[in-house]
Amino acid sequence: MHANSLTLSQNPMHIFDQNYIQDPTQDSQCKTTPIQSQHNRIRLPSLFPLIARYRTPIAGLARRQASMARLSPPPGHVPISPAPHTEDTGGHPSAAKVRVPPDDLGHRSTLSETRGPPPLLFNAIIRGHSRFGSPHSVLQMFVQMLAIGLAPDHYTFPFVLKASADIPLFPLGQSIHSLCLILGFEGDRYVGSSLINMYVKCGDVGRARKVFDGMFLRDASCWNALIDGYMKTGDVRSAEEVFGTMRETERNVVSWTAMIAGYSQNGVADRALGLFDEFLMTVRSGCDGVRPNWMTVASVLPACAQAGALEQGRRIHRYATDMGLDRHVGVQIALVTMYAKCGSLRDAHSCFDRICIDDKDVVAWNAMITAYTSHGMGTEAVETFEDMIRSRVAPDAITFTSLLSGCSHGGLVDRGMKYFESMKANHNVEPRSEHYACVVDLMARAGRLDEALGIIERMDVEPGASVWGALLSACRTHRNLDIAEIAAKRLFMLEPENCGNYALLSNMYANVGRWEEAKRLRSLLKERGVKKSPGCSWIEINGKAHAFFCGKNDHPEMREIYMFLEDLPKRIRAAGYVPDISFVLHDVSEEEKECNLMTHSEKLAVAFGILRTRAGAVLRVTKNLRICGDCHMMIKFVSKVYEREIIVRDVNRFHCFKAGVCSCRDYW
DNA sequence: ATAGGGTTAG
Repeated sequence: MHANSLTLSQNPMHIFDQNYIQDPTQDSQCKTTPIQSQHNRIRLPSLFPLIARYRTPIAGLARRQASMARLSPPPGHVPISPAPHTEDTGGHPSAAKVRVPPDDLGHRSTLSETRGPPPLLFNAIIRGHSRFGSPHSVLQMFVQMLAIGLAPDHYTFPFVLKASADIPLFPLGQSIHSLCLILGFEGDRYVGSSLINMYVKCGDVGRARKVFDGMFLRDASCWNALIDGYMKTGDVRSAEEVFGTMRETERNVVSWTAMIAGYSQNGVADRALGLFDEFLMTVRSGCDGVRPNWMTVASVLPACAQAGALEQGRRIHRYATDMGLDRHVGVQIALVTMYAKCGSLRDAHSCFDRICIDDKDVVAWNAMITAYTSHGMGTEAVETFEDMIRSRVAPDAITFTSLLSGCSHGGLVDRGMKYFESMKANHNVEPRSEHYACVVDLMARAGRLDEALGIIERMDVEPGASVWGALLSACRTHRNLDIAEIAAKRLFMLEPENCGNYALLSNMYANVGRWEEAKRLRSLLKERGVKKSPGCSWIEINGKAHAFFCGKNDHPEMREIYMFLEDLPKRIRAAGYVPDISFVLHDVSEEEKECNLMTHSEKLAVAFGILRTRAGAVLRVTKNLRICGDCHMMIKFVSKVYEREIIVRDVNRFHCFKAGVCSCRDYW
């Protein structure tokens, strides 16, 4: 072991925690150190002792020289490296000049003395692994490169950083960063944006920002990587700030797309759509060739899907067709999902059919299976799955969550159980907590609560909140308070902030007249400061969305709506409607309770739709939460009495009300 | 050769 191989504290550039350099007493030979990654255990030869070898006065000198050269190449400076310094790369030190200290066997290796592949060849191999292999294989090659004493250059780092961003393990990325600093590549724009991206993927935007702030030459990639970083952490405002700081000429397609995608993913659908339009405006006014590409379209479509904005979605579909962007499978898949989530299964299916057979990958099939599942069409979901298997596309974990949940909603209990068992056995997909949630849901919905509980007890992975949540929700339907208490107890620990669980159990107590316990839960809810997220529903009429909030009456036509709703119970009671007051949380008198129910946002939206559209028109309502049981019942009667088809999309699925029945067969 | 997209769960 070299005494000088860990001069960390003397290195003015270090921003690293010493702990990340592993056991300095270990020899610097390639040792295998297990690294815990999120899903599987991987074994990588430890990078740390290897990197430590570069941490020497010689290497440090090379770094400083490199830094100087990059900042101000001396007049008449003739680079020794084979590749002349160019403007574009900023003049990097040649790998050949970085001398690496001898390893334990006394081999002193520099490029000139090392026989074997030159770094150029290593870079090519690493690029190949980056493209076609796994992040692990990239790192393996990188380790080999270091092990024979070759110094990576500014071409090597972007791939290696991308690989460590994909893993993503903070200490791994950080130690590679440290090597970047030692070798003097921190100023490179490619390396810089890769570093930003790596820290973002490791979940540390703060460090990403630090790298960004420390760069003197920033190109669009650095800005874009930072925008993406803020969006991924849900910090929409900071992302907006960064985007706003960029000059208009600096923004490229990626900047716009990162913003639009970020809005979509953070549930700000209206801003995603707004920015997309703004983008189109700049295209029309400017002539700099920055225009939406297929990724931009694929990023804005989820916003339409989320908002249930069918008309907007159609408009963007037309735009994509006009621009020739609809031939890309990414756009086609996004279209399937958009149409499905906007309630038009027919359009979803025709988009799916138009995907050419070679392009139908697992994601495409998943989109179609999910489309059927969300519409409660279990049989069709199963058929689509079988088609998928026949066309030899291997299903993944997502395929099975969709398929199983489709079976569950479609009441296909035995079929679902069979698929669950075949997951591991025939398709080599390991069941995870969410798959257990689906089969627990499957059993529990069918009223087989004890069996469902048995499944949970025999699980070989830790049951997550969704597993217990499925059980609790079914307990309500089947009025089993004993098992509900077991499930709720777990849920209160697993997700104390979720108000739905408290509400559900409280209502169940109230239903059987155990008021004290119901009250206790409600005060617990208050005590923990759990906020009920406000119910909101919206309906698109003539391409314009009208939003309604539970209990709020700021809509200009609220008077009319309330008059309609006041009259409604009388009309539909004749058809057999009895309000179910157990869906009200508050402690109020019976009459008041009924009144509270009447302010539910989905009722307001449906009423507005009936009032504002011609007789017989289909109503499409979207709700941010799960539909309330009383509303569900009431809308069934409305569909019968007013002879309307009413499609309500709640947070889980679609409910198509027609002639007094719902497509979910009351499995909601 | 860097950055961006599409599928999921009561």
